[in-house]
Amino acid sequence: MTQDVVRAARRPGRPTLREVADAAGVSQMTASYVYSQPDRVAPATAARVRAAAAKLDYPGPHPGARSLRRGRAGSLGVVLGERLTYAFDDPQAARFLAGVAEVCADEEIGLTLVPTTGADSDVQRVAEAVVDGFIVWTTSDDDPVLDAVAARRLPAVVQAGPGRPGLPVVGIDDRAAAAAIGRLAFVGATRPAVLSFPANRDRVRALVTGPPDSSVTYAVTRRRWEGLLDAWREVGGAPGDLRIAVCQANAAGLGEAFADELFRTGDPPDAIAAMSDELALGALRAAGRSGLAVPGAVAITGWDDTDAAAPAGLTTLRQSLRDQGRRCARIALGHRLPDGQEPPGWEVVERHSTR
Amino acid sequence: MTQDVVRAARRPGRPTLREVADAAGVSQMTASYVYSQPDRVAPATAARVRAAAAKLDYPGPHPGARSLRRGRAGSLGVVLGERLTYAFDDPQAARFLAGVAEVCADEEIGLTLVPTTGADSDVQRVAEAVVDGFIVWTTSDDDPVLDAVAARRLPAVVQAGPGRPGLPVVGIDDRAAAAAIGRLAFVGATRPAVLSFPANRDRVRALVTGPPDSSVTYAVTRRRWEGLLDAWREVGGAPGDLRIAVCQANAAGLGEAFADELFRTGDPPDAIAAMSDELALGALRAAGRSGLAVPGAVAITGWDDTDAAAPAGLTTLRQSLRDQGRRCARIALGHRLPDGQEPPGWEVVERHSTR
DNA sequence: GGCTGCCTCTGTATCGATACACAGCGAACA
DNA sequence: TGTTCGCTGTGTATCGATACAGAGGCAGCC
Repeated sequence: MTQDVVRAARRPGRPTLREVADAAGVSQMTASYVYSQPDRVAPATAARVRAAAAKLDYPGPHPGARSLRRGRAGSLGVVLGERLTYAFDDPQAARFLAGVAEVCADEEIGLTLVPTTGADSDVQRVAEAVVDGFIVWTTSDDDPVLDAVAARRLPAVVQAGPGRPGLPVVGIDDRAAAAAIGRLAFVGATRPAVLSFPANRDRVRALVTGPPDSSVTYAVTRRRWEGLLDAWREVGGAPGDLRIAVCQANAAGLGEAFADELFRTGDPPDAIAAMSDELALGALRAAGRSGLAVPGAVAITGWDDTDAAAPAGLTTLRQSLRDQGRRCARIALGHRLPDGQEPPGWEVVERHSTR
Repeated sequence: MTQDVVRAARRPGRPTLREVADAAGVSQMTASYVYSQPDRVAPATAARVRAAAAKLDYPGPHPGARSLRRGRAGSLGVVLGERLTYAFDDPQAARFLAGVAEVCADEEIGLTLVPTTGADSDVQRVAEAVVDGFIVWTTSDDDPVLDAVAARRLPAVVQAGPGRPGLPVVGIDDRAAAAAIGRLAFVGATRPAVLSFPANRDRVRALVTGPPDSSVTYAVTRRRWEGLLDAWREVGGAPGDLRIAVCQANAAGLGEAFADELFRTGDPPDAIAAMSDELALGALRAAGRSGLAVPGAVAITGWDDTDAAAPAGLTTLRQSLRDQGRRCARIALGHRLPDGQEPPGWEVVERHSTR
């Protein structure tokens, strides 16, 4: 009794199940069952417990304690390479997350976004996240967060790479897909260019040529770059003639600005393959402003076939990031995927922005 | 591979701190300090513990257990009225979340999105979320999730309402703001219309007139609706003449379709006040397609002053959802806001889409 | 009457860590 | 030389719940 008083005094904040049980005159287990397995308790008893809980203003079983005892956190962790705020600025990430969220809603579990800032503390936060599994959104080869995820020994999956032993990867064959769309973009061109995602976590804007060097650590960027170069070679071009405009982020405005700059040089591109529809739409706007006909003066291709691509008549590479999000979620929840499931698909969608 | 992952999830054999301590020949507390307060342990001892941990493949202190004992979850809960997937489709929600994420990253804590589907189980998930506080993104007055959040007795805040005793609200005075932007939209008009957010959680498309009735349970929708009606009355209009086109969601495509429809009636609007820039941009496109000059034939206003508003010359109402996200996060983390902080601000930005 | 089986309810042992108070010990200090 | 202090390491209690096994009571059945 005195004990109880002391306990209550020590924690003015929140009544516990034990106090509810005492107040209702039942054992703690009975009170627990009222919440977790109501059918197991006689209705009259349950009512008494609920009344006691109401009187004490008991907010229900402590989720943390429950999760510890049950051995599952009830949440899926999503790690977004670099700053978390990018997740909401980047439409591709948003589409992917929507797919993840769909599965989480179905499974009635939460979705924990692990904030990353690019600093060392990211590793710490991955280590401390209360989750049952991890999904890593496409990041760089050297991202220490990948090792931190692997160290947790939870089910985990990486979207679009990079790989790590024990970490499955979900994604399309970006190099092959890039080669396919690149052929459409570059055929008949003499001054082709690429609007590229950032090369690495430094996100430096740059205009370069040639194959990706070791500083290109984003797996997706590297593979698409290689695939587009493959395409350019296939149509008979010299690698050194393909300009790669590396943007700081995936945003229409950045693509527009870089395309503008290219169009104003003495050597304006007559073909632009963009790594996303956003960048491509920026390029379309820039072309419009420069009075360049598309595809007459310049061919432009995108990537993803987002909602905005069809109205714009954009030739693009269709993949479903939402579907990939769903797949990743299932894997990270430890579900076995249906046997023999096809890998995520892609297809070239030809519209009116290419010759 | 998948099989292995599943086994790892069940973790029959995850080593514990106790086993690490035994293997290193130290007490459990010493091992614990190696992780939580490394300075408290002699370097040689710490090295021995770390070696033992490495040998046992110990993934670090169990986050759930740590959080239970420490009394903090290390994560902030965000509840989005209705389906979680909307969060990533709705640009306004995304901007708000970016602000929340910013604070979370600074504070080194996680961001748990609580999936909601509109079903009863939502309440359950709110009750079980392992979080230190809640942010509720604008929802309907009758949303049971609000009560579930209040019942958790954690720091909590609602963006833009509706209010509940004990739940602070962060947001602007939507009615006053709507009246201000409405005046610009409606002055000189005779056939005004509003492109509105959904009225309630049923999200039914509708075309109505008059003040919001009790079925309009989204607080933001209701207040902007009232404010726009205020404006229409102020410029001398009869309430029955203001058509309210209620869209199913906040998306440019939906606004465009509804505006198209209105323009094709025998009575096309000569002024459209939209509740978001997205809807307004849709209306601009529809006007362009119908060959209606803006603002000559039809005046159009938006809301939020998003990045797309300025290039489109859209007159709009500027507010910073990102800033509001930051404020909400601080409140939900239990921080006291600076004394005498101004409420979130707004201002009318006049461009070229109004007369 | 004796046995079986179901329905309720209870006691005990954890889940995996950290807070706290204290013990041992050599160094610094007066 | 005695005392104080800081550095390390340890034992115990606890965070708040649930799993599991089992105990009574009572009805149904032979």
